[in-house]
Amino acid sequence: MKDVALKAGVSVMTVSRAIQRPELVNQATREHVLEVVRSMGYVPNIMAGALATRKSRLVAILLPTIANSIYSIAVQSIIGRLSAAGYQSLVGPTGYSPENEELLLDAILGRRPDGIVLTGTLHTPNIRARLAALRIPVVEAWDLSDALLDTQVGFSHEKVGIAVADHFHAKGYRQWAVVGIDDPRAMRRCHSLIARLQELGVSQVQQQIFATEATWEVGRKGLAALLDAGARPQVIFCSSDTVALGVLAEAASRKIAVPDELAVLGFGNISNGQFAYPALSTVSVNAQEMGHQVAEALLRRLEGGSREAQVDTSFEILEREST
Amino acid sequence: MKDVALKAGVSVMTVSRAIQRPELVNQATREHVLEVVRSMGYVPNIMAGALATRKSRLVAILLPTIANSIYSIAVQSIIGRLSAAGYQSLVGPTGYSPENEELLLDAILGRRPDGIVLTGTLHTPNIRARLAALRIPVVEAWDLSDALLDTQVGFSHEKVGIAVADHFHAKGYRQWAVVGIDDPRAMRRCHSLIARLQELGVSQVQQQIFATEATWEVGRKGLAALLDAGARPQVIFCSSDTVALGVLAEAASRKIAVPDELAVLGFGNISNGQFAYPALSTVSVNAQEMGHQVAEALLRRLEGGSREAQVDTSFEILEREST
DNA sequence: CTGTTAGCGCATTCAA
DNA sequence: TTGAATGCGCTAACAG
Repeated sequence: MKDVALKAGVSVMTVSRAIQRPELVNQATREHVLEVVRSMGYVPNIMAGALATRKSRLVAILLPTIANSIYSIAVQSIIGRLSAAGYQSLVGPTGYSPENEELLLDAILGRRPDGIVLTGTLHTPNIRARLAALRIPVVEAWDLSDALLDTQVGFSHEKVGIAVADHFHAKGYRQWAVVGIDDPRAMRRCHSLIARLQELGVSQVQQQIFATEATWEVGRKGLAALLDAGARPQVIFCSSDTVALGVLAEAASRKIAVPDELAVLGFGNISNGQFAYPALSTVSVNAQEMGHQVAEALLRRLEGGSREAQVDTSFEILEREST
Repeated sequence: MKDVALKAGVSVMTVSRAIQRPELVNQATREHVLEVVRSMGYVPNIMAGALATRKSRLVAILLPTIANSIYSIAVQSIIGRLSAAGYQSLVGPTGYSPENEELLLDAILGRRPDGIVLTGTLHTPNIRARLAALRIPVVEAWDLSDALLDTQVGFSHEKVGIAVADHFHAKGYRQWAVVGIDDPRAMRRCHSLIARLQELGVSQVQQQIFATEATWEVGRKGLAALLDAGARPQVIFCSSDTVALGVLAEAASRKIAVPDELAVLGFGNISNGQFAYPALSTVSVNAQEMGHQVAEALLRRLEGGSREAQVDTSFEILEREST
């Protein structure tokens, strides 16, 4: 910057202003300075600026993984919106582990982000304490709960379980099974489903829960294990569409007709209300729209808006009817 | 930090050392200082440190979009590896637009990243010049070319086109079509395919290229357009698996048997050598492994290693045979 | 409208 | 092994 100032024959302060607050600089001076900036290929050091202004224009996004469309689509949407507003995004995948989230958060806090997006509402006491003390805008996404840190954008996973139970029970399904991984939010959907079914008089729900990543294999193994154990489910609620695809594959290889003999219900369907896969029913969440809401909520907070408590985003059951 | 120093009864320099280079500090002092750090919940300001050391421990990753598993899986892998090595990742989605890439790069360069990951090898002259002048480690991923900026990790999209042409031509397919979006790398695969087919005596290849995002709809519309125009392809090469799924759906709705009447070939198959979808053939790329290679190459450069030119990662044609 | 002074929070480089 | 002075590159606040 000093070099630019020298070459332009002005002080560094004028260069700084020409770049950051051009309206404060005489037009002729400004044009000249900016021309020099361009010719020298000068790019201001944001970190130095951040140090001086105590605003980093950086946002941290912590989420389990981006190798899963349900998250990556939301993140894409969040980053895009924030980027347009002049914020850059630091992405930290926690791998569903609270300890990891804690370590990552510590590392990221070192960059003094202006705002933070977290996934879910279950955080270690350490994290909650730190965040509360920092008085930094935080948006918790993908979930709603009573213990809100700041702002939450998402939906109730309990409601999903209940809605699924009600919908398919009303259609006459009585033999249920659940297949998936032990993701905390998936488990909440599952437990809520089971509780509701019990109220409806269905007491037996077979479960196949794996402590691995959500891959196709989980679905294959899950259905195989169920059938080999003698279960004959009419409907299977999976923890994600990925898992559901595995169930479909296993069903196909065993010549089980879907959805006629077996209804397979996934979760996610990021394609927003369209069936992305033949034969598969799903609980559809509009990840892109949710990402948008997250970004908007965060931006309002960043611009000094007050806390907004909760934003309830919607979900929808898309059922593949028997043919 | 001053507060910590005060409370611990030492100078700020000792606090700094206790944290960054503990081996330089007397054990008793160190333990005491670190205890105070912990008790106060102090997190060092990385930006200030970066300003002083001129090392940001920040890596920028520019890629078209993360809302596409072929990228998100690679990025997940890159971030994970870099994170373990103490680097944080700034993610910038360019939306396939070179101008956007240029703007984003400028913004990101302001944070003085220690390294950069770019997607593809086609960059504006501006970008090439800037990067060359900065002498900052750059890894170009997902592609190989002759004009290398620094290090490249990827595979030749021309080779993909040739391999596909050879493989399916040898199986007897003569009626070809291509459906997809105008992503530059997809177009290279496509053109290479067509050129090779011409060498093999196939002169007519129907094309349906859309200038939109790679959605399911592209595939549906693409196949519909082909058929409505009277084309009767035996094999369709799609720009991605997502598009291929759309082709499958349209084929299903028209009662066209896949792969018996029509072979559908996608691109991506991130599940690493397994068929993720029934009836779909695909060119399988191991995105996770590629991400790993990208991270390793970048880390070697960050640690002072010399340029390594190119790392050729593999791809594989997975064919769904007729039943 | 422009320049000067001071300091953001840390680490390098000496000296003790 | 520890501390003091200095500067990293920028901007807030004030003076001119």
